[in-house]
Amino acid sequence: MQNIILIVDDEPDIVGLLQDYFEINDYQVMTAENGEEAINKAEKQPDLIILDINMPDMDGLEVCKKIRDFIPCPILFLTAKVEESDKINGFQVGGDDYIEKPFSIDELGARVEAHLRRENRNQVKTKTKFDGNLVIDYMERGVYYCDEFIFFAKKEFDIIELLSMNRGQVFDKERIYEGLWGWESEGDSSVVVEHIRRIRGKFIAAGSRQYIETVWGVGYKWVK
Amino acid sequence: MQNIILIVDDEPDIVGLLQDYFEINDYQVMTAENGEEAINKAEKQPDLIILDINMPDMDGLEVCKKIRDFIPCPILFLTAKVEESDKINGFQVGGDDYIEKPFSIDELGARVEAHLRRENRNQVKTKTKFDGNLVIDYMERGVYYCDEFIFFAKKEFDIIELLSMNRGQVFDKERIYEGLWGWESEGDSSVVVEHIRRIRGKFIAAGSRQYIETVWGVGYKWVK
DNA sequence: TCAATTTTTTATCAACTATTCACACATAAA
DNA sequence: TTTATGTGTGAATAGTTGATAAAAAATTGA
Repeated sequence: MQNIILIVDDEPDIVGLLQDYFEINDYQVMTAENGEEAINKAEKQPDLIILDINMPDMDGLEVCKKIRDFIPCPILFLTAKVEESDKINGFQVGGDDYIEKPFSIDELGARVEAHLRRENRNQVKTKTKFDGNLVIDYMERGVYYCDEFIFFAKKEFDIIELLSMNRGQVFDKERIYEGLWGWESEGDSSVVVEHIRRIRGKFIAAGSRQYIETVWGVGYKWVK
Repeated sequence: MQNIILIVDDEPDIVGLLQDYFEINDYQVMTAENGEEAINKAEKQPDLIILDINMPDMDGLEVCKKIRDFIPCPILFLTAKVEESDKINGFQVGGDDYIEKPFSIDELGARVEAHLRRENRNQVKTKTKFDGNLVIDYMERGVYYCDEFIFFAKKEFDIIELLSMNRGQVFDKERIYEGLWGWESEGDSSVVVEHIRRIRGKFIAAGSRQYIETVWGVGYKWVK
């Protein structure tokens, strides 16, 4: 899933430059041009914050102090100051990195990536991404198409889970039925067909392509 | 608890300098003077590694590549190289920071501290803010909505704690019951349902939105 | 092209699950 | 003990989902 970055700087030029760079590199970007705005936007819990220190009214260090208790994500300071004591100060208020202006944008990008990589390593992964747009989170039992949540009922999600975790593999209707209803269930496997229909309907409603393919005379499979 | 740092550099002077500095600052220090030794010591799972890039035989990048899969701790590169591409390379092989020689030892210390702080933060959270208005303080076992304290009884808070610390993740009623009442408890997991109802009632009374969602046929989850 | 077969759609109703409520019991404070 | 508060139970109600059958559409093979 796309990472969300909050960029805070009072110079619109820099904000614009960074926004373009990160959007091109497939991040979702929020921006703020002063401390107060930054605090408001930070409450949306972005995945990472790039924070300029020199700003009128409330400076970056101040902002960091105020949000640190609630906002656990990495905070990278951006600054023209070169005094060593400033840097150390930056780390002390809870910052995670400190980059001097003028900076290389590629280095900034690499540092951002390194911090996010570390965050992800620290949590268990339960999500799988299919073809760029579809994300299935098995722990959350949630399906997202282009970051939009698509609701699936219990049995519907169960089927999606079974098929998507074995993408490409063909399941005949009896196998799906037995897998989810249990062997001794008496019912007819035509229920499966009905659920597949409902699943497809929801994908259409969400504007998505279809991920479940019919294998004529056999059953269904998750596209590969 | 004392953190263990592994310092790797082929220049004994630098190793000595860093070792003294970090030992004075209450770290436990391991050292290595070449790549092979570094890999051996890294297997002891230090809390952080400072790794020189320019070394004979096996350079720091090489070392990092080899250990990255097994050693999850932060790795800080230390180097005289100033080429931007080298830096980015350092991040790509799995490094977490990149410091140029000559470096300020206090800045290095601050960066080390920042990385370790982050590792720890990822383990225990004491307070979390949800969507701007709701604050849960796990140490205090308190819940605040718009700075107003909402009282929750023991079991109620236990449930809130379990769900909110794993926001987005779906828990079925048995899992909640076993998690909070214990496996051998005989009771019915329908108590959980009753507590959820009471929690919701208190959120309504406080004028708050609901944070616990029902997942039909499965259980409950904290909103994401 | 047509008939046989398989899949998809539609509509309906039964079965299931969650919520609510009233009350009983347990525990801690006064 | 009395009182208040927290916790657990079961039954009634409301709401959602799942199963079924029958009709429509699509696919296949001759």
